[in-house]
Amino acid sequence: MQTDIPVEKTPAGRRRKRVRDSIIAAAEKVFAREGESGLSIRRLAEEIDYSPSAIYKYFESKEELIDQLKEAFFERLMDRVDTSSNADRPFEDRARACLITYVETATNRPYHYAAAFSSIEQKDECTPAAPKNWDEFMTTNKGKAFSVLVNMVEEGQALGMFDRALEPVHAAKSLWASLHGLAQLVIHVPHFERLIPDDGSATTTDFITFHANLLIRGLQARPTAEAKDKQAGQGR
Amino acid sequence: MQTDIPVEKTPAGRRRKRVRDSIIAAAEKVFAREGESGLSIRRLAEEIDYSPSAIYKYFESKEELIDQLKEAFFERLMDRVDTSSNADRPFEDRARACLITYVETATNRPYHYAAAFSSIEQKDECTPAAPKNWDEFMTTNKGKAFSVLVNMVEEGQALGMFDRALEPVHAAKSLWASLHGLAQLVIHVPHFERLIPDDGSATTTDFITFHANLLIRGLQARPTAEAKDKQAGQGR
DNA sequence: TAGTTTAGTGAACAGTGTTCACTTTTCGAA
DNA sequence: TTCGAAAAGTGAACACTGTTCACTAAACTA
Repeated sequence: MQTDIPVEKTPAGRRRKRVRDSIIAAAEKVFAREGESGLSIRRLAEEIDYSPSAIYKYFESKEELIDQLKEAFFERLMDRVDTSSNADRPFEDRARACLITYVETATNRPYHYAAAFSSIEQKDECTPAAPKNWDEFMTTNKGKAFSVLVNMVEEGQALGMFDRALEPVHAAKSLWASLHGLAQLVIHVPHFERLIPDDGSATTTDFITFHANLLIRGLQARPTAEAKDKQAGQGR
Repeated sequence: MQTDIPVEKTPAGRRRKRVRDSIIAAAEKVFAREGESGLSIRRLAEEIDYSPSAIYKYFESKEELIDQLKEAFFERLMDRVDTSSNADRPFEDRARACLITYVETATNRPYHYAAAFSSIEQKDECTPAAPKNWDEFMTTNKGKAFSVLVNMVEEGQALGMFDRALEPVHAAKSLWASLHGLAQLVIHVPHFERLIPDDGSATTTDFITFHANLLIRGLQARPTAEAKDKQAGQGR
């Protein structure tokens, strides 16, 4: 039986954990380089010198294995974004750094990030593992990374730097979408960073910074024309 | 031989086109409902009452077939966005409609849109079909849809509504990323639209509008503090 | 009508994830 | 220490997948 509850105190438990970790390590190695398509159970088995069927004593399916890689990745992402947002710097710097860190961490492990958003939503109640409501979502590492964004928006509003008319969760979702989109384009569109008419000296980092600045601009409170702004920010 | 050059005047050519179209139609039908994973050559062959190997007389590979579906989808996307941006309405309305149309068209055909961004960039000169430079990219339907955004930014700047300090192509790329990200999240994150703490009455359309408004806000020219704005918009 | 090109086929190849009956090893209790 | 149960590990098989290739049947050209 695959007991996810840690029973690692007994020698057998330790041995089991070692094998399990070696599977994950091997999977991580090939997945980071070649992604889901390069990772086959048989290849994995060969790499760790076991038979293919042995792997099924440790993981229910290939999908479960990959899910673990993804979850571990999002833990890392969450950690890094959280660290950025807690640095000892002025708010605007932290905010910018936070956004930039998200995109850079995502693009540094393209296969992980891409795979994490590769399954499609089925409308008629299907995927039993998918978080259905707010609370469930917030317990995942994906959700925790998102909550960092929400906190950031709220802090900016408290400081009077961001428009208080914006609903924080809505604004954070919008931010998330914008960051996610940039990460995906960098990952999936060949040479996205140099997709400009003239030169080719532009780096990905430069553009990520540009994007982050533009996003922050959109959130910033405006000194004038308040009524119009409120309407614009409210979303119909 | 698969001649892509139209030779549809001869009876044989017409017949060939009919079969080819029936393959595409069948593929489109199952792909729209179940995506790439549900579409197998054998199933397709059964649907059109041919043998599996017959399909290879019309398409070099499954990938080429799917590429055609994607390209057709992007033509539709481009058309709709273009129409939105050319409507006879005030600029800001057109701009907003343009952004909203992009996301809605994308999310209406989730498998098409998701599949169009599912291959990963390989850094060391690989995929021979991928457009490498600006000019090549601009000939694809993806590129044409993008150029609509560039034009929109430029028009807004000419009208004095958008900040002239922003490089139009950069701003358009940023917009593209933000729209793309929202589309992807709606497609891939279950119940993204109702991912809010309290209620559940929010619709996807509402949020798309909110997002579009926020993006436009970021582009808008600011009356005051010009020096600071320029710096913020320039990207480092 | 003869000959060449094209359309279409069935069987096979090399993969894939997964299952299952089976053997071997491990480990706790009598 | 020995015995029996539980766990670890295996090899062969199943049902798929995309793709190829020698082959036949039809269609068009000269």
